[in-house]
Amino acid sequence: MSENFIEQLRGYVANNGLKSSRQREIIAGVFFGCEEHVTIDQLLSKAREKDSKISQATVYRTMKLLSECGLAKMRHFQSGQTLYEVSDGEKGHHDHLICLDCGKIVEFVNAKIEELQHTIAEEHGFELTDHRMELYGHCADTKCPGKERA
Amino acid sequence: MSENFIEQLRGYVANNGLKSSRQREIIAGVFFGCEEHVTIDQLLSKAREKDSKISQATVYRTMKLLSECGLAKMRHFQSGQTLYEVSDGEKGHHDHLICLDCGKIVEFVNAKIEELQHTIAEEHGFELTDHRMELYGHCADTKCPGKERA
DNA sequence: GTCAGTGCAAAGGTTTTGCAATTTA
DNA sequence: TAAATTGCAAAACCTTTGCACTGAC
Repeated sequence: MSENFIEQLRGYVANNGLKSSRQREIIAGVFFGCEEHVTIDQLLSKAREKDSKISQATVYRTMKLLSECGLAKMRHFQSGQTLYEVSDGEKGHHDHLICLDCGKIVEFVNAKIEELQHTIAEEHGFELTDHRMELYGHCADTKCPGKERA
Repeated sequence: MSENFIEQLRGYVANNGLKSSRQREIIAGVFFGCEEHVTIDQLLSKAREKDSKISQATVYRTMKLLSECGLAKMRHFQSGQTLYEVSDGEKGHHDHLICLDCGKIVEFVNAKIEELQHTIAEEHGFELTDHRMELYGHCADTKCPGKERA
């Protein structure tokens, strides 16, 4: 499972003219093993269990990289500290756009909205477990019957 | 409208052994007149139009007070800066937070989400006409039956 | 050999705090 | 007068960056 993420990371690194490093592998390994939101400091101390010389800057740089390649999500809650979360994403976590004319359903995922939903839930003291969001409208498909009206 | 908020603030101040101050009234007045999220710096510069000697520290302290008494909401988005929002929620459109334990429904409004929804619809060539969003989770109410499980 | 990655320390940006002076009740 | 509030500057945070060095390709 964590293996899979590491492979994705390696692929990203290889395909983007980057180089691998021992420190990054350690940090990523630690991160992918985390269940919950983690802070930079938490990652740093866990990483230092495996290599005591890893610097905070490297953790920041690694997490930035993981965010860029979609393997980590950054969250800003009220603490002022950034929390990082493994972005498994594939739990059926998509939302829907529905055309009122032809019934076509488009699935989409939007990290920003997911993030905001968490923020909203938190502000109301909720522990979020699920959500549904549906957007209704008229699609742009020329074959859609709705277009005949226009 | 803004008047109402100011009264609430004064009540809170009076009931909590605090004292009033010209600066705080100015900052609160400016804040309650804001439609959108505002930063400390925006509040500061608007407040300084009325009293050029108001300090940033006072703005921070005032906004902290307003948050504590429920008149302002702090938001931490990706910018790293804290945004403050008047917590009225009376703009008509709202979405729902639903407690899976006690069925409690909390209404909320979020301009950013509304905005993102339009952006997403546009990206997919949809003309948005309506939407629904529901967040499901467990509320923080101690009287909520779900808490017995824990 | 070249260029990305690292560690360190310094710099940046935002928010909080200590303190003397001021203002309110 | 006692206590809260203020402005200022310093301190405290979190995060990013410059630089010389190391390590991967």
